[in-house]
Amino acid sequence: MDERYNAQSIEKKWQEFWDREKLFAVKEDPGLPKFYCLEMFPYPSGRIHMGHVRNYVIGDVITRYKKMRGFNVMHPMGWDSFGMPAENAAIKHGVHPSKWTHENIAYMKDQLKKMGLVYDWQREVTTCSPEYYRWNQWFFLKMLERGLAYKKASSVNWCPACETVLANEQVINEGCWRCDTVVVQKDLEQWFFKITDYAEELLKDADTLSGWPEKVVTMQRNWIGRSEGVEVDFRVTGSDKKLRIFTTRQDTLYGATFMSVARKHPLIHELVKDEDILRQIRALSDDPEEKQGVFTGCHAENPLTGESIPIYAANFVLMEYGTGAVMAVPAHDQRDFEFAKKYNIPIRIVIRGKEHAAEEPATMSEAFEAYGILVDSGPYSGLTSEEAREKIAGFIEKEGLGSKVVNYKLRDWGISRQRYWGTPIPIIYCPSCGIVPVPVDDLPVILPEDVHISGKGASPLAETESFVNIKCPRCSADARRETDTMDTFVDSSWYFIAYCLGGNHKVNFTGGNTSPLQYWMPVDQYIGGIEHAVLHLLYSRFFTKVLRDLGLVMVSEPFKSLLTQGMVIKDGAKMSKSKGNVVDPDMLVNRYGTDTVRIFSMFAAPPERDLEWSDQGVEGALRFLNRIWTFVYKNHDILSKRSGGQLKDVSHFSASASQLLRKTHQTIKKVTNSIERDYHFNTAIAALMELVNETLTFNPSDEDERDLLRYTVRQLVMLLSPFAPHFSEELWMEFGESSSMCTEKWPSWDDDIAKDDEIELVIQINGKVRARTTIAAGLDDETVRETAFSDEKIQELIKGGVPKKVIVVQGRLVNIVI
RNA sequence: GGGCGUGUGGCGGAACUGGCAGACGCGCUAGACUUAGGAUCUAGUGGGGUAACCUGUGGAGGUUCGAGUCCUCUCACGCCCA
Repeated sequence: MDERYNAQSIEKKWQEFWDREKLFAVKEDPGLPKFYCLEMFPYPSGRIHMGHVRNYVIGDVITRYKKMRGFNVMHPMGWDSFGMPAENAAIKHGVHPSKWTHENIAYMKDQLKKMGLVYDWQREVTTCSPEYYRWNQWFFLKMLERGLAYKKASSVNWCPACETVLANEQVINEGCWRCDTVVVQKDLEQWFFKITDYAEELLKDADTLSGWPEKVVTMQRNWIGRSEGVEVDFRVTGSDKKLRIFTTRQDTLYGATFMSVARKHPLIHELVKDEDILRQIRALSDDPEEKQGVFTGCHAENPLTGESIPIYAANFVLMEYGTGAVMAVPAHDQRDFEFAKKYNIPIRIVIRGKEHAAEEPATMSEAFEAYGILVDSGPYSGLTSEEAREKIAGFIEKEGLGSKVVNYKLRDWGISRQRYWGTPIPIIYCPSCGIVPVPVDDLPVILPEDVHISGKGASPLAETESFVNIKCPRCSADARRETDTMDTFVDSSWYFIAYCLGGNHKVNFTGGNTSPLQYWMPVDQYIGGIEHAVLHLLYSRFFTKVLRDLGLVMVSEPFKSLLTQGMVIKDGAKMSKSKGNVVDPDMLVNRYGTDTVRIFSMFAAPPERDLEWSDQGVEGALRFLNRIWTFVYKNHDILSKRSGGQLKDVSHFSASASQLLRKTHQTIKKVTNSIERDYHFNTAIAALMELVNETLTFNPSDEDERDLLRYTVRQLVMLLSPFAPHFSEELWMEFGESSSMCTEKWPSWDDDIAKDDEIELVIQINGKVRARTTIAAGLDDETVRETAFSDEKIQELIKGGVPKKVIVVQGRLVNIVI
């Protein structure tokens, strides 16, 4: 054994060993309880960053721990490898996205291995490979068959200079991220997934996600945004047309003094003939903060009052939400209030707060949006808002003026991207047959490699004639392929299912065996950043439900438990190149060894909180390992002697030996509970440090006590192994063990041994600590009470008076109230 | 503006169902060893006070024998939605 701990040579050795022995390659085994541990797979941007390190070490610790607990643990890894940065690299450096991506994957995979992360690499998935994305295409066709995929016109962000569509995240301060040109909205035909069909189930099943942070579940609920209301028809005056509106506040119907419709509402073009008005409507601001509107010249009739009110086109009403038209009640909706003030439209109060003084429209400074009591509302006056909502909705339905509806904020998922580096959408446009799906047997539609990527004009695919031109599969006429590719969120919506089936090369939903899905799904522990709280996690839930309905998986929810880890920050700010506070994982691993980095990452903060990186803290983690190493080195003779870690006779143990034995059991309990309860590895490591501190000062006096030392250090190394696996394997070997630490059984403790036999009794007077004394554990209340009163200092303070009350808390304290 | 979350030493953070606030680590101070120390070891370390003692978990109230923990109000910061 070397005198000094040399992380580099040890780590290399054990990484090769785990790789060679395939200790973490797993198969379905119905005889063993399974555990599916998953971290969000990375985009292969070039190098691993500290956020990845933290995320993956958490998963690795859980994996190693669960394996020692006897679970059949699947821990896979892959690459979310379609996406914009690859195209940017192509535009900037002229390197093909495929080459760039695969080089990055090779480098990053090596980095992951050097961090001692153990994955079942046989299950690796790479989403940009045809074996993987063919199933994106297959799901698309299945969804098309079921009416869950459809095409419609929708507005997109368009950069007039680059002549290309931009994703929302490419629009920065309303400008193009590449050239700063102001982005405009443009209508394009796009493909959508009908996630709204599952809105109700996604909402309802959110209640079952008990292993998720409440915050994330709430965000999903809000995103789905269910609301109950009514759709009501307002007759357009002097026309047979009806304007259908959606409202949740039918109790304010009597206060409607105008109507607002979206600029793109079809009725505008049917009713408004005046070119001047149409021009003004087109000129409305895109900024919804600035409430703007144009009177259309038309009126509509309030179905409850028969009153005629003006119709405005307004920039803050969206065609995409509800019916694209709203009734406007300035007294009870802040936006309508501001709008009415601006355009001098009457304000009519129809709801009064219970204790509000009667306000007048002229003096109102803001809308009264709360529920209250109805006034000036015909037969409904005097009712509460709640009662009126029910009654008015009932009346509207009965009279055929409209109906009760449930509305969702959730929109269908637009998946078309006018980009190259993504999954081709398997559709063919034929002049005579129209939209024709690519026959399943022709999948995958391969993304051509030989394309010119300029970042200008249409998608590179559209300019690649060999790709675009195709014969119609139905009539063999000359046809064109769809040239849009899929949103990369499609790739990540089912990758966790691909792992179960054995990774890229083995995924097969048609002829293959999907029974491994029944064994492995759902994911038992999912770990990743909270930034995916809505998008990725909602899409994955949606996909899982679709796959269930296709008969492929049995579960309705993909992720049983979710851990959202905090950011890694430095000097109080998120690490970023511009701030110059980036820490390079390669440098850290080369300098300290990965075990030190792992220990510090897990010790510095609980996983869900932000982690403040500290170079000095890393030194402390190294010091901790060094202390153990040096101790084992100095006591090598004692520790390597085979006694199986068994204790023979503990009856004559010295006080310090008894204490060390107790501490060992307490530590096993503490570490196990810290991991089991909430993965608070920081307190687990703190407990190990305490045990080390006690072990280092222990001097065994005979062979039985040397057995104890062997026992304690062995337990310690096992408990440490998920956090510092290479280090632990090496010491385990130095103890003369031949098997790998990874296949050892997690230590167990005995509550009787862990129990303290003495406690320090705190004696309080009126809640303030006045004395402390050591007593035997488990004494009855009366004895404890007598002990407290017999204390000299306490007697002096009481001075023979009679206490009003005495509280005895078992094993802790006595409080005397005088 | 609405919703959620977080406030504990110089710093990162502990504290199970209300019961010794500050575990563990970093930093700092002193000492030992040393040619040297940015290595290692030992001791100390919330604040005030020579001391007994007082005080202390963002702030103000409250419940309780007892509050970091429960309740009300309030301030600051963070995130999400407007």
